[in-house]
Amino acid sequence: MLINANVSERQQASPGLAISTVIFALRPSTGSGRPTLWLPLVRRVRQPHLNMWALPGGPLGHDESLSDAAARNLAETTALSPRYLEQLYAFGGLDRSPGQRLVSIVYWALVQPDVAALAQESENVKWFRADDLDELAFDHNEIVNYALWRLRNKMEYGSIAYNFLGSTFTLAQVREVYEAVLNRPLDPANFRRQLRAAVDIQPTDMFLQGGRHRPPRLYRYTGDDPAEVTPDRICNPSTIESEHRSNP
Amino acid sequence: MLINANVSERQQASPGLAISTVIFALRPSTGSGRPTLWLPLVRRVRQPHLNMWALPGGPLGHDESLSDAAARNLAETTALSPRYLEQLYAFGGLDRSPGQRLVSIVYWALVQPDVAALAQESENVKWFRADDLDELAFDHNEIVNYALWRLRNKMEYGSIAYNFLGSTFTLAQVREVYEAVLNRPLDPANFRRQLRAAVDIQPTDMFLQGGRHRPPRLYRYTGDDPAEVTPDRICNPSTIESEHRSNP
DNA sequence: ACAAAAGTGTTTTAACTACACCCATGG
DNA sequence: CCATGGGTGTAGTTAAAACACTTTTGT
Repeated sequence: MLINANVSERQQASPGLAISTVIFALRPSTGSGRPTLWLPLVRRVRQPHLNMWALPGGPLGHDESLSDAAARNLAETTALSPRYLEQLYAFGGLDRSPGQRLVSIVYWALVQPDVAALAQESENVKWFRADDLDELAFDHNEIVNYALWRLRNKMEYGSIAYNFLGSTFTLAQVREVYEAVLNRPLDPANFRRQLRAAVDIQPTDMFLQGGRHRPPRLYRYTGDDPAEVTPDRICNPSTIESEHRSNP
Repeated sequence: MLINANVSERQQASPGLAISTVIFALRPSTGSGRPTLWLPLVRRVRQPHLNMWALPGGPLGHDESLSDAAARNLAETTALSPRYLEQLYAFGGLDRSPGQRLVSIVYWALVQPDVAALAQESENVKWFRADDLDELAFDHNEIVNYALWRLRNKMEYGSIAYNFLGSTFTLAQVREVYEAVLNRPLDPANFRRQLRAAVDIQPTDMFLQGGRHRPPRLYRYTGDDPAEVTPDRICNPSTIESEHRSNP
């Protein structure tokens, strides 16, 4: 047992602390070729839950911020850097981890995987479809479900879809992102109008060539690209967008 | 220094962990008598930030969940139990606390103060108006600002206003809550219609007597009273309400 | 009777839905 | 020329805002 003498406010007596990250990316589904939601998991190489799949994560370094640790999770498992990163929730139930008490601060990230990143797969790192996951280690199923809910919720009012895409994109590609995440078809005509009504997207004078039909115009996202979302960003002057909907 | 030998995944090397709680209540303002937003703060009785006002908080007990600790913060400083309790954010910046690295998981609560609770004030516990706070200890100004933003944001789509009120209330009282929190007047006619359109509120056959004018009908909140809001509550079947708006 | 809040009705505006229709390109 | 997705127009529906109006009480 640890004995902490003379420690002010005895915070050192607290349970262990870890940072985990739910990483979302869009990949063409093996069947239809349409984009679908995927996330990378890592295989447990020790007890508890040896050999089960789990979210990338680990202890918080003394010299890194919470989001730094999350970005490190991401870099270590996928060699990608986050296009979007936001804190999800702190999970601290008593029975999350057999044996030891553990509090996990979980982030969620959107990335745009390139070929190199996908080749990163190995025996202990693998991408899964976000929709039908097997049983994961710890309470990670619950965590992923909540992250999925947040992603879908945020997709409905925020401008995060662009983080799945490159610097230029067609409106149909944006719609594909929405349809993949929300799992429902959207009216192309109305969707286009809603996007164009949004301020932070601008047409370029380029068109996507090589398609089978009329070449669609390419657009560019002009809002600032917030890689990381923090409370001060949320309630401060510049970002005039009015947050999330749907807690009970 | 601590020496941790043979500790799996070395989470014990992590920074200290504390739970703090932003507690909101409505009190009649000293001037106009209209309700305004208040919150209780505690005076620091040790370094750092000795004598400055701070959010109620403390270390997480080994045998309590995160929300248990938050409810304990609340009980210890105000002797009240939460009508509404939700996790706000985990703050973990490197320089939050001079000297030692500290991660704070912050909750926010709504309570309905009774006379006994307000008498609870002492040399080291005091209620302040949420709008004009002096400089607080640590990063607690930033935390309160974010909590305020969340409260206001959630007030605009969710059904949390009732947690400031008793079991029966007039529609005008609900409007006063909204006006106090959002700091802007609302049209009584339209506000009434919006409330009555909401499912979770039902008229009683009672009227509030003793007013200076026509006695208004009393209503009752019939939605379930979720004292605590957790991720599984949010994304699960029963609660069909569609979350928050406005992250960047 | 009058003041003031409780409560109702009506008009206008904005936003979204559904869907018909035209346009441009590869085959 | 035709199939197909890109892109535009338009009518119907719904929700909210603005505000005039009636009702009911205490004084």
